[in-house]
Amino acid sequence: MSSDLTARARIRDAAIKLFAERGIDGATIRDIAQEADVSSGLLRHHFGSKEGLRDACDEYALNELTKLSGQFSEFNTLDGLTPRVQQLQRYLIRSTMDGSPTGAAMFDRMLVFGNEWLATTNLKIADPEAFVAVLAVMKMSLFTMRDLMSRALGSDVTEPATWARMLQASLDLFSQPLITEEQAAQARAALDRLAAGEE
Amino acid sequence: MSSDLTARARIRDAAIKLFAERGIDGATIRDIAQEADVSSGLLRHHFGSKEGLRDACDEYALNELTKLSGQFSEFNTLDGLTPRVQQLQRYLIRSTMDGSPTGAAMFDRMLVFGNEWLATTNLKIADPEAFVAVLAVMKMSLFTMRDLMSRALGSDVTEPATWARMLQASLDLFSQPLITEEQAAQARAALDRLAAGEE
DNA sequence: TAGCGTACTACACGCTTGTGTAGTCGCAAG
DNA sequence: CTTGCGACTACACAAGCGTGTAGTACGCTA
Repeated sequence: MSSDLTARARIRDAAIKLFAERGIDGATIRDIAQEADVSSGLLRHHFGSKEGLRDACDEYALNELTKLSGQFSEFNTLDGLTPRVQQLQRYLIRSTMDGSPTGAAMFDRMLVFGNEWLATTNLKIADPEAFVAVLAVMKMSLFTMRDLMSRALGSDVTEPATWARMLQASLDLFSQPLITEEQAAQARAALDRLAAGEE
Repeated sequence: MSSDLTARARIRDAAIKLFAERGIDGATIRDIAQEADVSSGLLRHHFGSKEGLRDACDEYALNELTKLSGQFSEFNTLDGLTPRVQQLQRYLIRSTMDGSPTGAAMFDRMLVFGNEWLATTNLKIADPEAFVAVLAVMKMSLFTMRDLMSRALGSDVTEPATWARMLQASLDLFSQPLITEEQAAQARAALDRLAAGEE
């Protein structure tokens, strides 16, 4: 399919694919090399080590994402959400969860964007820091839980139609209150008890 | 701390802890044995294999959770959310993401509970299946993204106070609409275009 | 006391992992 | 032609993995 690319680029793409699918530790150098149709030595020749390869993937994914979809992870930029962008996001989030500093930086940026977005609304949030963090984490979960999501929906969420279905549902979720104010107040009270009463 | 337990129980607890922290593949048998202060052979003697240990942990975690907090993962059962329950949930979700059938069964149960809850409300959802799935996944994300969450909030979410802070924020999120109906309609249209127009 | 099963340990095996090393091929410069 | 350099491969190495095996210590029953 993309065998007209440089070997270096093929390795990078294969690594992003397998890292995203199996995690950083789960994808071996030999697997990646085979996926890219090169020897494992060449991988080492180009990227120095597995860590080096991962760093290169992090940087590439972050650059591509910012180039392709601007400040990604916002709902208004849904139109550019091609499978490729999905894969890059999925890789970067996976890398983040496995302790990548680049990924952590991305997360921080998501928090900044979230705060900016919050300022444009007239929502009154008691704890904006926590609010934005929860929101960011929940958005990311749509990528990390891809397998479970596909299972629940009965078809692969990588397909645009299924993906759209999932996003429609998240719109339902964010455009109306799910619990009443009384229920919320009740839960809040229970939480206060929890936070104060227990050691 | 809990060295008065059976060796078998100590191994199980150590496995749940390390599996939750590092993932199934990331936690080695030797690490778990050392954490439980036994030899790695004893682990094999009691559980047969790493897979057997994992199965035992799955079953134990699921039983404990249903025993401790009823149908967990609902907002009204927040009071029983001790650090121990948190850890069990975190383990089970991690095991689920790494392909455990027990975990998948738990996820299915969450979907059933979600549908039942949805029936008690008077929400009109176009695609209940997707809606409930998204909701379930987002709830689970609060456990899977623990590290990022702690990072964003500046203190470990395992602490009850920080955990409560996070849940307060999620109450804010679910008790009011975050986007207006116009914004939602606009996004919906964009999604329809995406689902239909692209191959 | 003898016998036996269970909890438990020490140690070795084979495999896979990331990494290191030596060497081949092709091409551009002198 | 040959020299050099980067792309690329084949192969060996040490370490860590899950697993298998042999053996010890202890408590129960006859």
